[in-house]
Amino acid sequence: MSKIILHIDFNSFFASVEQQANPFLRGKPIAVAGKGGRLDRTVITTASSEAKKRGVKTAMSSLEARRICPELIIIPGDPHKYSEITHRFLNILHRYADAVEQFSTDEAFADLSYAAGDYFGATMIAQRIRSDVKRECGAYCTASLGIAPNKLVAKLACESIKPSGLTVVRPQDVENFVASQELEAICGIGPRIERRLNAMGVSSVRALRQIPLHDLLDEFKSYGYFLYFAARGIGDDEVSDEKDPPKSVGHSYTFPHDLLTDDEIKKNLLALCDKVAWRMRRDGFIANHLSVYARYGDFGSVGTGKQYREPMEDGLDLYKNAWALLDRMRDPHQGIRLLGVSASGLIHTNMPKALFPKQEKIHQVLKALDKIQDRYGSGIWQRASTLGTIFKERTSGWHYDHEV
DNA sequence: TCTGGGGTCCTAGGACCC
DNA sequence: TCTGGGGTCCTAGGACCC
Repeated sequence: MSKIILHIDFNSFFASVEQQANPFLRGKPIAVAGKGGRLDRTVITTASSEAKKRGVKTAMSSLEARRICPELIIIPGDPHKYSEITHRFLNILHRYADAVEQFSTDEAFADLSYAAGDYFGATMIAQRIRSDVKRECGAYCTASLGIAPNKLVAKLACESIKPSGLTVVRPQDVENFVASQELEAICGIGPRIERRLNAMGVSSVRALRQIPLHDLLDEFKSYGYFLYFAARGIGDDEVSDEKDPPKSVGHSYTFPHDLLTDDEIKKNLLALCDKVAWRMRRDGFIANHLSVYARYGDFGSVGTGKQYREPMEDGLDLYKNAWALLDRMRDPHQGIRLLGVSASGLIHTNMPKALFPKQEKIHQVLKALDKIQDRYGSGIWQRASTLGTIFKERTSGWHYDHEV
């Protein structure tokens, strides 16, 4: 008995939420970008439908976007605002579905097998979901929906009519529907895989179906299985209600200008580590692995990681190790455009106290600072040693009243 | 793809163990 | 000191997603 899976995907999510929140932005070409502030150093995260019509695309540099659409309004992203809407639409799905799985900030899967009974029932539910979304998330937050026997095809269906479509692919239609799709439409076929498929003479899903499994395994190793089944619309239909604990927590930042001195680099690295540590503490994690990444002014990059015996908890712990890693691998003659720090090997800890009694005091101080930060945003306190750092954004942004 | 920021998973190869 | 085979841990790096 095949399942009935729904996929929901919001249209221009970040931009729509901004237009919902601010009537001035409605009907205008707007785009959400990073927080760097300099157009040549940020890219467009999301373009509103008005901006898309003018050619503005995701991942385009903000400078380029402004060039092709001079009246484009570029807004710094505000994750708090978006996750509020995410929360609302997940709640709506939970009302109707047996299980709901969040896929990203603006996408989710829902298992309707039991609740809907059949595809007709599922269509009815999808329409109710859509009207609930309109009412509870706002008229500007519109979504596309897809219904199919598994997640792969449901997502494909969802994407096939944008914006604001509802596409139903019944089990008997799966093969034809999938065969009619572009290779790149399949979630799991990116530019590299597509290029390699092209090199094999494959430029459509239909053509992919003609390739014997052993040829795909030769070229793609075990990923060949995925490609073979995906081309036939066979995919995972488990919608897992349980959210997996995070595997890593990281932050990276592109600086308004390249960092040249050790002093600048250290201060910014510490600020990043504090940010990572703050999230780890908030979610109750310590970490025993750390990765550091640097991108130079010329876009060359280096990265490394290391596992540690002593788990890290404090930003200063992270920083000491991060600096040691960075200092060892970096080319001191190159300016640094981007720094990234990621903690993994996460261990959940319910321990209310620090691991070592000696650290108890500092732990208490950090907890207190975290409380302040939870309330006022991530830029509200700063180590004295990072004063004068370039990287000191405030995650809650410019529009909150309590910002000083 | 003149290239941000948040993640995930997989594989290869070396070190080390029995 | 040489040789096997199996297993695990670790790092590096590539590919994908939004």
